[in-house]
Amino acid sequence: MQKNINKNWNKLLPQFYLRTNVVTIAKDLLGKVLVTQFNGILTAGRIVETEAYNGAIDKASHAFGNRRTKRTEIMFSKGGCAYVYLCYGVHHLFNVVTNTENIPHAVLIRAVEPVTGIETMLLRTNKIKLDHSITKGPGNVSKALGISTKLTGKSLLSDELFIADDDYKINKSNIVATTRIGVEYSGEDALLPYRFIIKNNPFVSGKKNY
DNA sequence: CTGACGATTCACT
DNA sequence: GTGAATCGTCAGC
Repeated sequence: MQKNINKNWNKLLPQFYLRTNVVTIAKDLLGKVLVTQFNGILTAGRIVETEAYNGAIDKASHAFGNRRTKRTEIMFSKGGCAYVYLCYGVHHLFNVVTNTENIPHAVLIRAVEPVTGIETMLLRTNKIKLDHSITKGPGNVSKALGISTKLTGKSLLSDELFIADDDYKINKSNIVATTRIGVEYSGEDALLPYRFIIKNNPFVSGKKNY
């Protein structure tokens, strides 16, 4: 029936991404829907786990100290595009670039809950049946939604890749802030409460689910 | 040009 | 709990 293909998505607009507080944006992204549509094949998941990377002053960020390289260059562009990079030679990690030009803020999407296109997600992840692991963890999110490093720099206002608000409301008491995962190398910045999760959601990665 | 390594995941002990 | 997979990126020579 493909009833969702032509759905009128309410895409998040530039003013959402251009805001200056990346931590607030990371929190606001919880409950929004990450959508990909390639060759008419649509998949979407509700964001349930994010991490903020606070640019130049955040030791955990690739752009710490305003480090500009070919890879990080995209983080210095205007908010509202994708930063996708390859981790461990295996996993494509999807980030949302925020803030204005020359300020390299980004939000890592660590987990979503499948909304649309579950059959496609199963095919992409070589799974037989649906379970919580399909979109748990940043590498799995990209795999299920078909996101790869080819999409780095892509506008989130495009029709192939975007984030939408479908009026789903989250009770603030169900949002929990924790420390980020896998950034132990960043000293005291590893202790910052820059990871946001939806309490008790089974798709959230890591052991602690609160 | 070379070598070390990572915002991870999964199979296996 | 431990270790392998696997390759683009980046610093250093």
